[in-house]
Amino acid sequence: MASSSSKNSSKSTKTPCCGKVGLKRGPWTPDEDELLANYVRREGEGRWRTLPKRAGLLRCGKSCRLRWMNYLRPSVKRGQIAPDEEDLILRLHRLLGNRWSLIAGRIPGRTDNEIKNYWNTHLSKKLISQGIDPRTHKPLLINPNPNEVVPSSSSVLLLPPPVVEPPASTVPKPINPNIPSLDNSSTSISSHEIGFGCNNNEVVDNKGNNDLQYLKGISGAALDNNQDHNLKNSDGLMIMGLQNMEEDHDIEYNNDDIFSSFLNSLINEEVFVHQQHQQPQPQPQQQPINVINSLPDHHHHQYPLGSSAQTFGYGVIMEAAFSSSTTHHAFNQEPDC
DNA sequence: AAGAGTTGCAACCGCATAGAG
DNA sequence: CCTCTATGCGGTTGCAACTCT
Repeated sequence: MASSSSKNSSKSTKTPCCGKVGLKRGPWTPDEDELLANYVRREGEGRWRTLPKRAGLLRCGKSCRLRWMNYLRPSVKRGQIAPDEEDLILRLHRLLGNRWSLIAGRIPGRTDNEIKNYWNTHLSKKLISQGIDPRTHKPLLINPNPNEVVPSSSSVLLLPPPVVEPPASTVPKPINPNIPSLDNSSTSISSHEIGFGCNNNEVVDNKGNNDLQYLKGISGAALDNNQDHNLKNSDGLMIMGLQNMEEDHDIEYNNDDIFSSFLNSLINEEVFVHQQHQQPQPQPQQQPINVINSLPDHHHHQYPLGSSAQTFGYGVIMEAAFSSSTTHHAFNQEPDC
């Protein structure tokens, strides 16, 4: 930990937030909180840039927004992270990596900042103490001889392998020029090229891309282009009959709904597998708990959950398909490709 | 008791992206 | 298209509280 003197020196070299001098920084006072909360309740969120002036605050808009989002919003839940929330964070992180906002969007009342802090201060250490690499969710390999090539440990993993996190600079955003447009050109990737690797829950296309945002972009583009809306697993089996969507009424569902359903199915799958592991003698009629679909969507910028898989037919198809394919691999514990 | 070291979390920063003009 | 502005995100820092020596 850096000494306070070094902190102060580093602080002094930073430019003030928003480049404006004379604005207050640091911890918020109760008076400031009240001013901000009252104003946002009265006028609503948004226009953060001009909000401080209108609300009579000597803060930059960014700071106001952050304070509201992370602390003052009525929906923000304070207090200890519950064990089930912790479990959900762990599973979401394994699927999504450091997409704190995405993770927070699935945990009602928790903010991305809170989850990020909880991860960095608790969960990552917890995983390390269990011999698990918090970044990859794979067992930590202690190699006494760094020159020796360590063989892949995937075959002995108790946990499904994580979604490998590409470097931050290469992670495509939901709308990204790097995402193939899925037009009819031969160079673009088509939706039927998306497969699901034989590793449980690992989302990969046939070109080796396994980023969820990327997949979301692909699936969305596929929908936009009325193409072959079928996804195949790695064995070439059709596992998702998205063409039904075309025949469904009123295709106003946005791609986020599809992604949400997809993500939910992955999480539910994990819950299901987890339950099966905890209960060696499976209960009849046991169903995966739909942890996510019941959650309110308090992050409007996240992928909304309003259209649950139960509501929309193709969501059910997705969930069923994913469950059948991935559960098979999960139980067999053998990434056989 | 006191100083040093550590922890946890609020807050900040820089950058990327969307959308308006 | 291009530029500008607003917003959102993830990484990082600052510092109070706590623990250790």
